Amino acid sequence: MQIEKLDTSLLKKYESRVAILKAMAHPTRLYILDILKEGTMCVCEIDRLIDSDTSTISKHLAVLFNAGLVSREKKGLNVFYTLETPCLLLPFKCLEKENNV
Amino acid sequence: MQIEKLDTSLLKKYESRVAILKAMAHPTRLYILDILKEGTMCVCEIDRLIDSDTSTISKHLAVLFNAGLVSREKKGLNVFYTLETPCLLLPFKCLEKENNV
DNA sequence: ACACTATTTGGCTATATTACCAAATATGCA
DNA sequence: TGCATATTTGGTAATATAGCCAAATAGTGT
Repeated sequence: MQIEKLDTSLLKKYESRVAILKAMAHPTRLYILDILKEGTMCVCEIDRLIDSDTSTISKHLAVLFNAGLVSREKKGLNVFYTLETPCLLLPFKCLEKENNV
Repeated sequence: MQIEKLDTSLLKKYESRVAILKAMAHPTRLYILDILKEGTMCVCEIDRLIDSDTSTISKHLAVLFNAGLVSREKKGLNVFYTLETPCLLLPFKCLEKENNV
C-alpha cells in the first residue's frame, strides 16, 4: 500500500482532528463531556460537580463549544450545554478492551 | 442516574485518558499513528515521509512511546516502531459519520 | 581504533495553556 | 430603577509544549 507524504493538504486534515483532541485533552473537560452524556445541563449544575472557580469552568466550556463538541442555549439566567459528539468518548472503552482491563 | 462528583480518584481516571489524548494531539503524531497502521516502520522510513528535522521526529516518537501508543524495537542501527492501539483512530471515522461527511 | 550511519538527547527560544482573581455583562424581579 | 444571580471576559503569572541546532550515543564495517 502506498503511503502519502505529509504535505500541506494532508496536514489540514490532521490539524482539524488535533483541534478536537486538544479540546478533549483536559481532565475537567473530559469529565464534562462524560456527564453531558446523561443529558443537557446548565453551567450552575456542572459547577456544583466540579471544585474549581466558575470562571475556569466557563472557559473549559468555551473550549468545548469552540471545538464543536457541545452546543449551548441560553434560557433566562442559565446557559445549557449539550453534548454534540458522543462518538468521541468511545475509544476509551475500546482501549480498555485492548488492554483487557 | 446519579452523577459522581469530580473527586481525586475520578480525576485519576481522566488524567490517564488525557495523557493519551495529549500524545495524539499533534498533526505529525497523528500522521505517524496513521501510517503505522500499515505496519511496523523504522525511524528512517518515517523520516522520509515527514519534512521535519529528524530530532523533532524522534521526539514525537518518544511522546507516542511514553504514552504507550507505540512500541519500539532496535535492530542493528535502526529502531522500528509499531502501533499498539489501533482503536484510538476509530472515533474520527465515527465523527465523520455523525457529521454526514 | 576509525569512519560512517541512525537515532536520541540537551539546550534554547518562542508560543500556548491553565488557573485564579476581579470586573463586566445579561437576565429576572421587586 | 436598583438589586441579586448566572455566566463570561480580561489580565496575569506559572507551567507545558514545539522546533531547531549541536552534540552525544550506539551499532556496523574496514
